[in-house]
Order: sequence, then structure tokens, then C-alpha cells
Amino acid sequence: MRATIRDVAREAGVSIATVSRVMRDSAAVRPATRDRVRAAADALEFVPSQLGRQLAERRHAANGIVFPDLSGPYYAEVVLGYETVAAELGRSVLILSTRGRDDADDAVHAMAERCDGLVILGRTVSDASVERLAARGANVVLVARPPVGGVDSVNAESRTSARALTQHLLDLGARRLVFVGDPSTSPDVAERFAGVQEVSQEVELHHVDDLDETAGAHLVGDYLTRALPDAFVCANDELALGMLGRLQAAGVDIPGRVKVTGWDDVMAARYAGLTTVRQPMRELGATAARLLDELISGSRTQPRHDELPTELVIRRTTTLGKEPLS
Amino acid sequence: MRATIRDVAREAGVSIATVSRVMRDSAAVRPATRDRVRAAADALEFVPSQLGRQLAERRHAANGIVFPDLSGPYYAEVVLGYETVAAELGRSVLILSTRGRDDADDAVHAMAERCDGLVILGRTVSDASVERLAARGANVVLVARPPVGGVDSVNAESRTSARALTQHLLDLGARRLVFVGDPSTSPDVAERFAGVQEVSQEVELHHVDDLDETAGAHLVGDYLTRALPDAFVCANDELALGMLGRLQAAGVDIPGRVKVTGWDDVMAARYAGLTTVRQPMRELGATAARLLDELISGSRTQPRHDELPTELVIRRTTTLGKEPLS
DNA sequence: TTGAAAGCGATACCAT
DNA sequence: ATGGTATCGCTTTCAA
Repeated sequence: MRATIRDVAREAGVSIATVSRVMRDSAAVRPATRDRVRAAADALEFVPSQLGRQLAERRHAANGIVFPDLSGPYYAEVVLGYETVAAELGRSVLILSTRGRDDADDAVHAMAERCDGLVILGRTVSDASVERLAARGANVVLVARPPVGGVDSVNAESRTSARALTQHLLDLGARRLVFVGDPSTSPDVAERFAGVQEVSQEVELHHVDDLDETAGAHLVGDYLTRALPDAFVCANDELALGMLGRLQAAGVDIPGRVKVTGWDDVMAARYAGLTTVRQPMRELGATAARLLDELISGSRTQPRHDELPTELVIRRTTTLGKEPLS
Repeated sequence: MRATIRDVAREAGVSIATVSRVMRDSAAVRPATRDRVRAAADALEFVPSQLGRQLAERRHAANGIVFPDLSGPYYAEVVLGYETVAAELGRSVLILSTRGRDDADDAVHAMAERCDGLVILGRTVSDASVERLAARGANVVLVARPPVGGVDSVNAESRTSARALTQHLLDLGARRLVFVGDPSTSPDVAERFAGVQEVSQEVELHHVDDLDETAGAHLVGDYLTRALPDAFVCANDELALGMLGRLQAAGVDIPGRVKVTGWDDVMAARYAGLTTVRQPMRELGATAARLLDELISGSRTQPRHDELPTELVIRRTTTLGKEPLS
């Protein structure tokens, strides 16, 4: 059995209060006493129980983070940025993946009982759940999701980058643009589409249900039989990569005949030479951790809604570079 | 302030023991009483404190997982597989990334105090630390790391796949093979090299310090000036991808003139058409979670060292496929 | 500077 | 079927 604070107190001939003080040097203790306690603690290999400590302090010293998945670099990077800052702030990180879970909302509420605050990524739980959490006094920060009520949020800027991306295409002479995606499913995609529209009024919208490679590869077929546009502006990289493969298989010249862009800058985008928009994923997580800490410590009561800048990454699916085809 | 079990007891006119029974239906309670308690709990929006519960039960109901990083699909997938099973077993998951942390060992020990058991991925902490944890009675399972003392471990099989990979190259007529990597740094790489050697006695070893793309691209230079071998067997995908880019830039015919293989099957490997070996990452995590649960529940006391099968993935860096070049 | 004792919020044993 | 109460392992007044 592990030694408790009482064992140490007895061994050192002091009270448990003194042991507690020494273990956390929370108050002045006479050096001689301190040394005696330290020696006793060492001898007994005493390590304070976190359970006891947490109950007494009425805090978990842990934060949660909810994400849909860790496949792809997106959420993994956000989680890492979050964990790094949380660790610096002396907090552990609890994770919860909602992928393939039908009771996501319940799981999140259960998790909320095990930490001092949590970050929710994307559309993992319903708006109602988020509001219920907030109503119960939980400290919550949303990431990559539009604000819900007075709950804090951190998002990547979309519209400005979409404008820059579109302008880049126009500069290259592309006139007929097709935006591939579904603005109605995600506010993020809606923002991207809106940004594109601001610069190119005649952009067409090609609606797809799933934003994955299969969908991308599939929809290319429609265009091969009729006319190709000058550029496909995809809602994300997966879609773009799927289209790329299919277009190249059909021998279409890229970027000569048609240009393709994605969004996210996943690792594969680099190998595919895909022009895309990179989001500051690690910073999203780090910022969320800091906002959450303010909430927990009570140093801020007004809600905040941060927006972090993104970066246009130009590669050879829009311009012919000297970079080797890999 | 949140309601406690005492508030509910008072409201329902019963003792806290009865409230506890009702909340967890741990014992028979007369229906009328049960309903009264339920009503009181609802009225007060009572949710049992996990802190109180954990202290009383003397368990965290949480497991930890330590990993170097989440970049790249490898660890992310392991973590996901782990989280999925842990959740099924009713346990939360605490994470700890050691990347860019100089106090990794301390952090892991601190984490061990906050959970009932933990999984350690790769070489994130020293062998000494692992043994110290085990000595302190912590429940530990190692993943992607050779066994340390009597500590449980789960690893992906390496040698058999290395043999299959090598045989595949021989079948294609490749004779002069060069293994790129450093068998001395990682037992995993050593196993891979050993497997290759078993099939091809005359394989050469090209030693590199870093197993990343830069190193891969760099070492190609050495070979361009003198003779290329028939195949480069790289210790991992990063290395192989780096070499690929550089070889293609130099106009070398792949797989005609030289074949290239990697290891891990990262996402980019697919786009690069890289022949490689895929590890059952999600299963590694899931298996670790189950082993850990056995340890925690005490249903097993003998150490186990599991080895999961891997899969050879053949793509066009070794055989000319019909797959389009992307 | 130190100690006694009252929480923190549950669980669980022992009576009744 | 219920209640009283000790217990889990610590932190934190309040006195001395």
C-alpha cells in the first residue's frame, strides 16, 4: 500500500498540516522541520494522491478536448497545440473522439464532469448540447465552429484567403471557375464560397454531398464529357486530390488546361503539388487553451471570438513550377 | 453552487446512503423511495461529483497514453484505436506528448499519478523510467517499443514483412539492394534490416543519421555520380519519399532503373505510389487498451508481449502499375 | 511555526 | 429497505 500523508506525518513526528505545507511549500516551515518531513517522505516514497488533492481543491487540473477524428493532419495538429499550452499551464488533457460514436452528446457531458473546462472542435456535438454545457456552468471554447450563444470561439479566417486564392487564379488568366463543395453544410465552406464570389462574380457552384476523394474523382467524369472550366476551387484538399488523380489519369494538362485548388494543406497536398490554403492549426489549439484558461481562472468574463489568419500556399496545380513532379 | 448528495438527501427526506444507492442502483431501494430521490435529484439538477466518487472508489477511471507526436498518421491512429477501446471500457483517456519537452520523464511520472494505468508509445521515455513506473506499481503497456523487464508490450511484426518485401524485389529481378537507415538506433529498424538480410545476403547497408526526407534527398546525390543499385529499401516512408523526389528530379526511371520501398504507409506514400509496409496502427492501440485493462482489473498477472501482423503494400515504385501517376 | 479539526463529496459497512 | 457513520487523502482555516 502506498504511503499517505498521515504515514509521513507520523514518521516525521509532525502533523499532516505540516506535511502538506512542506510538500507544496505553501507556507513557511522551519528548515529543520522541513528537512525532517522531506526525509520521511523520501523514506516512505510518498507521492501525494492526486485524488485527495483534487477533491480538497475542488478542481481537476485537467482540460478536455473533443474532436471528430485524428486522421488527417488537421485535428491532430490542433490537439497538439492545445496539449502543449495546457501542459505549460499545469493541466492534463483528456481527449474524446466522437467518430463512430452515436452517444457523442452524452459522452461530452460525461467528460465535462471530469475536467475544469473543455474545447470542442468542429461539429462534434449539437448546438443544444453546447448551450446546455454552458448553462450548467461548464467552461467551453469552440474551435473551427461558428459561435454558439455567448460561448468563446476560435476560428481560422476564411473569406480573405478565399479572395486571395481567387485573385491568384484570375491573375493567371482563369475566368470560368467552379467551386466544388456544399456551402450549406458548413459555415466554413460557406465563408470560402462567399470569398470566392466576392472576387469572381461568375463562379459556378458544383454541389457535392461528401467532401472526400471518392466524390472528387467521381465528379470529374461529368466534366470530361463536356467542357472543363478554367479552374476547380475545391472546398478541401481531399476533394481536390480526388479530382487531380482522375484528371491526370484522363491526361488533362494541369495547370495548363485546368487549374485545381484545395483547402487545408494536408500532407499529401504537398506531394501532389496542390495549391491550397493553410490554416494555423497548432495556433488554433494553443489559442483555445489560453482562452479556456482565462475562463477557468475567472480572469475574463466577457466572451471572445478570435479569428486567426490563414496562408495561401501556391504550388504547381495552378502554376508551372520548377518543382519536380513526384 | 452545485447540489451535493446531501442536498438531495435532505430534499428527499432520506439518508445520503440511499441517494447513493439510487444514483447507481447498486442495491434494492423501495420504488416509492427511489422515485422520491430521483425527483429530488432532478429538481436540484444533481450530478454526482466525479472527484468525490473517484476518491471513495480510489480509482481514476482514466488511462493515459504517451506519444512523441501526432504529426503523421502513425501515432494518431494508435491513439484513436486506444481511445475507442478505452471509451468502451468506461475509461477516459489522458494524453501526453513528449515532443519538445525536456522533462518528459517527470511529466510521465506525474501523469501516472492521474490515471489507473498508461500506455507508452515508442522511445518517449527512458528504460529506467519505465522500470521505475513498474516498480511503483503503475500499470504500463509499451507500444512500438521492445519489451522492458516484465512490462507488457505490443508491437508490429517486422521481420516477416521485411522478408516478403525483399522477396518481392528479388522476384522483380532486383539483385543489388541497398538498405537505407540505421539499425542501431531502433530495434524496429534492426528487425527490418535483419529480415532483408535473411533473404538477400548481399544487401548493402547505407547508414543515415536522420530518417527524414531531407536525409533521403541528400543521400541520392552520392549514388547519382556512381552506380545506382537495383533497389533502395528504406527504413521508413519519409526517407523513401525524399529519395523519390530527388531521383525523379534527376530523371531516373522508377521502377525501371531503380526501385524504392518505404515502411509505414503514411498517407503521402499512396500519392507517391510508394511500395511500403503497412502496420495495423489502430489495432496496436486497441490491443494496448485491452492489455492495460487486464492489468488494471487484475485479471492477468503474467506479462504479455503481443506481436501484430503487418501488410505488404505494393505500388508503382517497384512495379509498373496501371495506376495513374499523380 | 505548528497542530487540531473541519471540510471536500462521494462509497460502503454495519446496524436496525 | 434504510440510516448512521467511518473512510478515502488531501487542503485550509483557526488557535495556540
